[in-house]
Amino acid sequence: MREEDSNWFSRWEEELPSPEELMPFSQSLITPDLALAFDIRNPDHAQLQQPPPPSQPSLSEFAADSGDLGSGEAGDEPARTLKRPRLVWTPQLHKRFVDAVAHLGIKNAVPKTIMQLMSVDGLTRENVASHLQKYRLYLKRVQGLSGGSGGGANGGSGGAGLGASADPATDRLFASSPVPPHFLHPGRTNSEHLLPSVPVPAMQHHHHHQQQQMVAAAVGHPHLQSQYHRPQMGHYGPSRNSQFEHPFLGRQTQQPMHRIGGTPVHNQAPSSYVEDLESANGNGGRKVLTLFPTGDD
DNA sequence: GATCCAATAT
DNA sequence: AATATTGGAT
Repeated sequence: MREEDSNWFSRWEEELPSPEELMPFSQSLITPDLALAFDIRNPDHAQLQQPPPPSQPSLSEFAADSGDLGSGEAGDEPARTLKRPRLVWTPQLHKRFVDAVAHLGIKNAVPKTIMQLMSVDGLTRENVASHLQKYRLYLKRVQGLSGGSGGGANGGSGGAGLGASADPATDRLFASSPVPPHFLHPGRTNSEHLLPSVPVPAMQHHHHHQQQQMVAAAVGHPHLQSQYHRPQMGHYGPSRNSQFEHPFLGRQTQQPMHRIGGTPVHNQAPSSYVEDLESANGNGGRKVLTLFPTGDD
């Protein structure tokens, strides 16, 4: 069984989110309104945010922007004293979360660290803490179901493993991403890896507009709007365990910045990015949203 | 004082 | 049900 551990681990490593993969994710989390409000027109963002290709499927459909009930308060109030809209954990965001936890190792996987690794702008420690709490419960449940200690980690893809036990309705979100075995049995720290996190722009929806693409993390509907950013600089100082350190994990806070230097931001075809979101159970073809259209769809 | 975590509230 | 907020413990 140890061997298996190493095995899957290797696999895991290979599947680690590469910068390229992480990139696509970063798009749409921010609404144009917000961007404008903050004067953030980072060239990079500009490109990423408004992909020329008309293929702009109605992300709005699943854009968790759920409701922008038309409150109509088109306000303009400064982003002060505004409440953050509820964060919606999409499969993509969750994936990022799981990856972060996996890389950190159960021991170091605490909200703050996870948040830093995820490097999603706008994500708060509380957001992560809350999600983590639930995720832990999920792991326990799965562990319990595992019962015989047989395989354990199956994900939604296999389609069979634990599907039988719990209700299908069981955390479909969690089922969308594989659960690393060590999660199930503590005791192993894990190696130090770099998760080159590309600065991920934010999330949080703010207002409604016509077709917007916000997918990854969307936000519920706040009565108010707009919100802001908080300066939380990330500093990595694992004072306890030595070894893992990220040279550049600083989340890109607001800073207008101008890095048009010679960085050919070539986001080569983001490709379809459709990863393992499958898990179609016999319920009717549950399809997890397709990631961003990235152009070919 | 910061942050974790479990409980509790919305 | 999912996420946020609170409160006690480290």
